[in-house]
Amino acid sequence: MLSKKTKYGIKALTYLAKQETGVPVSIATISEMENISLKFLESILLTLRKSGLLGSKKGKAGGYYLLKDPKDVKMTMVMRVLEGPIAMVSCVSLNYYEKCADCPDETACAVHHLMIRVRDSNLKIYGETSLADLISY
Amino acid sequence: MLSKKTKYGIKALTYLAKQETGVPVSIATISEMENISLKFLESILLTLRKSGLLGSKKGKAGGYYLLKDPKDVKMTMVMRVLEGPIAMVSCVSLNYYEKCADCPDETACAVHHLMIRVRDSNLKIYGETSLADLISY
DNA sequence: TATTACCCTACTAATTCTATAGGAGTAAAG
DNA sequence: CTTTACTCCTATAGAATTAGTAGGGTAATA
Repeated sequence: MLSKKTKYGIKALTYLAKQETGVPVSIATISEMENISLKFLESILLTLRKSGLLGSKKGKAGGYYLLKDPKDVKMTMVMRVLEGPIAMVSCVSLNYYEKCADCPDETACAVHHLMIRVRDSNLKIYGETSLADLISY
Repeated sequence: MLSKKTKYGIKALTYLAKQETGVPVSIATISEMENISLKFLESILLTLRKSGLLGSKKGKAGGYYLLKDPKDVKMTMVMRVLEGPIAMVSCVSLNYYEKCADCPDETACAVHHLMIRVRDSNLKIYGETSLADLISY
């Protein structure tokens, strides 16, 4: 299951992608427009800013804004920041590899092989989908 | 992330798929061979039996066995039983559809569109992979 | 300097995951 | 017919994660 954090994060990002570039939008505005708890959204946007996806402006008329063109924001990046590794088991993770404690031989593990296929297909989708694609509906 | 339950369940199923068909294997044997906590495995196998994937024989020399040919056990079924719906959000689930509370218009929701793609690609993989494929390594 | 809005830490409530406990029931072997 | 070796089933508990809340701090702008 997708976490609410990721779901809300993507909604917020697409909302920002629809705005004029560089114009800050306040947390309160996004919260109202997308029906997201203000405080929860605040922490999500903070995460997105720290990851380099968003910029922010303080004070009156401040808020968050996209740092890149929506075309250049791939869902691979978004998912990794919000949801964590794309792989469903760490033994097939490209960026966060870890050996399974219970598994003596990875190459003989059925789960391993299955999850490599799943990872590759998901990576493909996230890699070829950008924020711009998502707001084109 | 894949739950341990699913991981262990798949390992147990592939272990059974490697045995002579119809010959029961005890929980204890699978537990030792696959390094899975005995009691946890017990509850997993029970789930698999109730779902119709496994049969069991009680008493001495009893145990669990596959009810179908490994070729006919698709991962779609296995994943649904162990991990739950394939869809990452319920608004794109084929079997467990539910409207999102926070989302006024599904067709305009970016998350919805993205998750349909992910669901379809995962369904494809699980649908074309059987237990027989997984033990062929 | 008052206001607006982001920044940050800490905490709590709820849920899910990962088992564990303990016994009841069943079948086969001696 | 009794022992042994299994599955069956319910309940529950500890750990981890998720989801959300509280509250004050800090910077920028008018």
